[in-house]
Amino acid sequence: MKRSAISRRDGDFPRPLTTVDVVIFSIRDGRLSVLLVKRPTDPGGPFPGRWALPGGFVDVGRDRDLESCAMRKLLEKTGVRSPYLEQLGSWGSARRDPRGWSATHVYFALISSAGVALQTGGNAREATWFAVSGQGVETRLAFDHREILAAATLRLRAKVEYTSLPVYLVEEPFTLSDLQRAYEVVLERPVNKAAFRTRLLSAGLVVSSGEFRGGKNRPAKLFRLAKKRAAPVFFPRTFSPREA
Amino acid sequence: MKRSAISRRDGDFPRPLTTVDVVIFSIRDGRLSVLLVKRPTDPGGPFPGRWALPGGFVDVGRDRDLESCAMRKLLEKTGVRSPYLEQLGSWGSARRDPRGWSATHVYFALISSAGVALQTGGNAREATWFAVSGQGVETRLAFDHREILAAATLRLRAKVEYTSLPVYLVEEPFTLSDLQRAYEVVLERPVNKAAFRTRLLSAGLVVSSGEFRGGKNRPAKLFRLAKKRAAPVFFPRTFSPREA
DNA sequence: CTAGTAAGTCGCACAGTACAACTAATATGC
DNA sequence: GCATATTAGTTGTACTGTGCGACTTACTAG
Repeated sequence: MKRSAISRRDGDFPRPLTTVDVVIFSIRDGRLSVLLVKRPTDPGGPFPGRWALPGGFVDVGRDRDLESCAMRKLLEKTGVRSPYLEQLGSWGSARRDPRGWSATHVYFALISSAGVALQTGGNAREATWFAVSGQGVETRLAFDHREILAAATLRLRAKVEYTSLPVYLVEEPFTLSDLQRAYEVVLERPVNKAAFRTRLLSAGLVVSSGEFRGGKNRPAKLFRLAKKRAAPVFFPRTFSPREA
Repeated sequence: MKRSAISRRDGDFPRPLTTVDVVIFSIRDGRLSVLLVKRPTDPGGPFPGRWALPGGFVDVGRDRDLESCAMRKLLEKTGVRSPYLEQLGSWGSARRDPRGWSATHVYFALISSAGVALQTGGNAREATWFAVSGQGVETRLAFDHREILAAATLRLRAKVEYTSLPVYLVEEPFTLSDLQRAYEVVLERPVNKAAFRTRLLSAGLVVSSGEFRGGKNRPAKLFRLAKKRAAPVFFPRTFSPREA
């Protein structure tokens, strides 16, 4: 009894399963989308054949910390090396995984549509982009991933109201209209053009590259991030259209 | 080889240690304070005698999920049953605990100074309130708790700029001046009285109890939360004093 | 040259806050 | 009783950043 207490204090508790999952957002075909992978179809494991967020067990031999574990999983699935990556939170309970008490550390990533090379051949699991409508996708997901995806979507929308996060969803160089469209795709509502431009330009976040992109109409100025790998900008107010 | 791969897919990875820590904030003697516990002094365990955030291993037999584990630890240390409790994030790496790869899920709680009964006798560890100055306390902490406390303090300050979180730091009933002082204690700067009152009263968050508290000077109206256990209110702007 | 369209600008309205100066209500000292 | 100190609470004006409609600009297609 005494012995067990001492031993427990030293960390000899039954250990929960520890995983990391990544909610990878991007814009595909003008829609906010999330990357999902198909779970193995052999009936041994949990949720065979069901779509799930990419993720898996922490590999204590390879992963220095949780974030590099998330980076590794992102790289394995998409080939992307330096996305915007933010911790979303953790979900842990006795019931979320049929194999036992488990806790997952969830990150969310924003990547532009360019430069993504989905790993689908060989041993890699099938991976596809799903359009996000409302707070989730139309497919049933494994584990509690529906709830996690809803939380990620809410967090993304909330932050897009007052931050520059969508710059990570467009490729450089981009026009202000490109960026505005990214905002509108995530928020699922139109944004006023003049207010949008004032806000972004006065933030000093982007700088004109001096070049223009011509199409059928008036050519548009091209912009880049003023500082590569800079932290996102926080604006002092949310976008909040007047209720008529 | 094949067998090991299958077994690993089923969750047979070496499992990291899984803990939950709670950053418990309150206002003591007019200062933002955090509750710390002293680690056991016997030299077997990590960081003997060092101050640390209250927390410990998830007990897969007792804890339904991470949040109830955090609630349990809060109750064990303070006797408080229904605080404001929010997930802060998770910290996990190979090095943060000398016993091995470990991941901790961190919550932060806000409680009022009343009704706290620190558990200090018997087998319970020594627990004390430490004033928070800047982003931390003046004592050296165990594990990576200094970093975690800094993150919690930053998050708290950031949210106090645009939410009603400090209502959880004062006891009911309270005057608007009480509440304003709580804001000022957390933000470590004065807040304009008129702007503060307009903001809070127009939010409909608090209602007058009809009573007054008299002191040496003009009696002040007493308020209570309009709805018990309501979610915090988000204001459309941050407090942002003009830079002179 | 005209029409169409997307890029980009302008001016004013508006909400919410910043701030200083004001009034109100109590206790205390004389 | 009356001035004084102190805290509670209000008023009026300025200011900032956004909402929004209407405007100008620059290009292509006919």
